[in-house]
Amino acid sequence: MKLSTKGRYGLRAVLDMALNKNEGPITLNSIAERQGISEGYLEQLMVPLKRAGLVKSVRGAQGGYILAKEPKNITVGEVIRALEGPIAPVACVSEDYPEECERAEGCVTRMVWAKVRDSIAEVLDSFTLEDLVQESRKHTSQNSYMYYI
Amino acid sequence: MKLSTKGRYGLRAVLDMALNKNEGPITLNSIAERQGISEGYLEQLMVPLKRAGLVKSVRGAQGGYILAKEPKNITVGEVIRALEGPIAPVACVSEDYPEECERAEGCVTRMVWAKVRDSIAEVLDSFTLEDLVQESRKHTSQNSYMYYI
DNA sequence: TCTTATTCCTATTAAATTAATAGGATTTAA
DNA sequence: TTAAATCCTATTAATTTAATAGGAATAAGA
Repeated sequence: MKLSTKGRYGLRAVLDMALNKNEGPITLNSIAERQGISEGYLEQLMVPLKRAGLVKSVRGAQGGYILAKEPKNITVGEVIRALEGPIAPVACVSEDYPEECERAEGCVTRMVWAKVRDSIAEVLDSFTLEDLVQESRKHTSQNSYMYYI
Repeated sequence: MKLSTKGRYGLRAVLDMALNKNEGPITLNSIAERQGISEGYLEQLMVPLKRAGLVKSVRGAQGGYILAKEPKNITVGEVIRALEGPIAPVACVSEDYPEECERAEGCVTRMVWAKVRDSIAEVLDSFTLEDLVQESRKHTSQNSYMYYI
């Protein structure tokens, strides 16, 4: 019942980008340094984030990554789904294509998993990056290099 | 963000026991057959369930397993915690010993994970085995060998 | 007492997933 | 032209999951 580092690191990365969104394209190198995450691994996380339309890349020197939308229009749920796939405590209640098992009809435990799925989704969809930025500003000055995320 | 088969199979196993609780000790062999789960694997699941005080074993011929408490006094949350460990979408908000990371103080994303944890726990703790038995009875006659779990 | 059915216990293993690492190709600002 | 960056593909190490195997201990019943 754990989130993998894809979701955890990826959320920290986009939050880092939200906090630095006035600096132009952010290099993975700088995110990696601030967040203590391997740059190569971050690179892999950017692929699904781009595909989901959450970040955009700028190639070449002085390039990097920027958010494709305003932080207030990106929810934590979108980020997590882009990186971890549809929310699904078990495959048979996946948000997109539930894998019906032969016991599905009248399945009792499935009802529990569906409620778990909905409660997770509700929490994740209730936070935007902007909410997290606001929260972050409470704890650290805007120019601090420490962001506590 | 997936439950492993430990939790899924384990819950089905104890629900099977709740549905058959008037039959005396239930053998793993019979659960394995009804549920389509490897008997050897079920055996491993019984160890933490016993340790958590949810099931009791009866050794020897005619032995098997029985629930250690009434179905109405066993929640899905207890079963899942026994098998999967404390609820914790990420380690730093684990229900028992959260692993503080050096960024914990003022950490913003951690707040999100804590809410996810609480919402999962709330759902799991809101169902008892008795609730699931009741639900199951709606779908199948008491004597049917098919339980749809 | 013997047989059989069962849990108990330990070790091993196959498969899948996670979390990187490596090396070079491509692009673009300066 | 150079340097800084993303892009792309492949490989790998570590961990976890999901079993499988083989036998020891226990107890009911013939």
